[in-house]
Amino acid sequence: MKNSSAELPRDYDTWPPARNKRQAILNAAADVFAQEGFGGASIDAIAARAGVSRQTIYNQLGDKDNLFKVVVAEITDRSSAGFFRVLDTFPVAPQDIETELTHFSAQLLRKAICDPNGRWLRKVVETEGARFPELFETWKEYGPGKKYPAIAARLAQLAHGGYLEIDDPTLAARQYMALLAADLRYDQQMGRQTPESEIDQMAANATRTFLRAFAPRR
Amino acid sequence: MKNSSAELPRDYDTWPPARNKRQAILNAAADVFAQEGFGGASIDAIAARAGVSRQTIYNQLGDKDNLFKVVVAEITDRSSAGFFRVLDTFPVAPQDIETELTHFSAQLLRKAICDPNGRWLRKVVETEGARFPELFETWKEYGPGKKYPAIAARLAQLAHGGYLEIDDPTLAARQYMALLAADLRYDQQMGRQTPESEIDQMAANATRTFLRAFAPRR
DNA sequence: AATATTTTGGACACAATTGTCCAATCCGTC
DNA sequence: GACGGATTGGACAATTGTGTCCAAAATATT
Repeated sequence: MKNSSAELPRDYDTWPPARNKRQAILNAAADVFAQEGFGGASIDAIAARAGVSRQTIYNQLGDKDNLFKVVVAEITDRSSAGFFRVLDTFPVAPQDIETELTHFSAQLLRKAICDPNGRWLRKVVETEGARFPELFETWKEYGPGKKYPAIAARLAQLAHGGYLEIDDPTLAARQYMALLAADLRYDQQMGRQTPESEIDQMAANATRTFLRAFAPRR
Repeated sequence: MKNSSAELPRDYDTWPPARNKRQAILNAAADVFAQEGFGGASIDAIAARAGVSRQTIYNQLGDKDNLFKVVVAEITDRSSAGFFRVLDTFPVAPQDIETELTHFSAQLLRKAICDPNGRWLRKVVETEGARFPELFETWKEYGPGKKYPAIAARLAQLAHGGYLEIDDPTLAARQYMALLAADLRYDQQMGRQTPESEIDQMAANATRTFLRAFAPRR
């Protein structure tokens, strides 16, 4: 762990050849870290998968710890961006709440929950969270720490507009997310790769139950 | 990987000295595997934690692969046994469905979901499932493959008795489990150790929402 | 107390990995 | 085409881990 600086020797965002290699390295590293864990992932394996020499990795990203940190930061950004892009389409004043919330849920599932970035992060956080505490505190802050309150705020808005009946919006947010992930988690536990075509059905299931629980009693 | 037999040189269930050491090894191995993953866990670390010499591990359990398999089998048995012991208390013909189902949910949370065995398994399955496919196929079979149908059957029974209104019992089972784990998962993602004292509240939250969604419309 | 078995700890060969160094080479830029 | 930084691949020391062997010590059985 001799080389541990996070700085780059040059501006790799505007220097074509390096940027591509760098991206290839980060993608390969993400794959191998996810497959093998931090301890099991070897720099050689990453280099081979990236189609790059081992030395290039050390040149551009320093030692293994730093490489890992950069990968986590990268994936965190991507995943967070995807989530909030979808969140902007939340139906705050819906005409038909069931169909609109179902559509939103499907988008959220597709773009933010079972997308590769989110899956990677959840897996790596669970596996290596203890090894890099400071890294995952910032992840928590920007990940669940922002997502759940954001969902809670939208739900509260719906409740305020009379579309829902919610006592505790943050609890409702946790339950909404849990229902969304219910079928997904089951598939995942059973080792099944959820096919794209079933995501709409999953969103419909979750939304229907959620609305049954939180729709205003007439 | 020279030594890979799963047989034991003697009956260790009735051979006192070995049984204790063996158990100490399995417990230590479970800890280290969970912390470090399969690749990162070293036999030396396991031996040190078990208070046992490295050679004893090889004598009793063979190589690392076999040690891992035995640990997984052991924890799987424990976890499964705990689950079905709680399942026997499911309120099939409740007088007050909300309080009885809440109580059952709390028991399930305590004894089968956030107990150390279950947590260990879920983590290890996610991390090393790809490395030992045959091992985790049998886990799937005896774990989620039996638990979800078992829950679904009880829910169907409640529906048949007029206590609930359920179209698809297996879907309801997935959603019930998801709601149960909602708060737990949030805490876990936020790196928070859920205190024992909040489990009752979590069970109440889940049960209340579940019943709101599936109680008969009067 | 004598015997059988297990446990121990140290030594060993072997393989894999990390991180560094360096000369040869590649490849955009000028 | 010449320049300069980036890339490559091979070699290297140091470390770590696996799995084995073995004689001495501890422990259970009889």
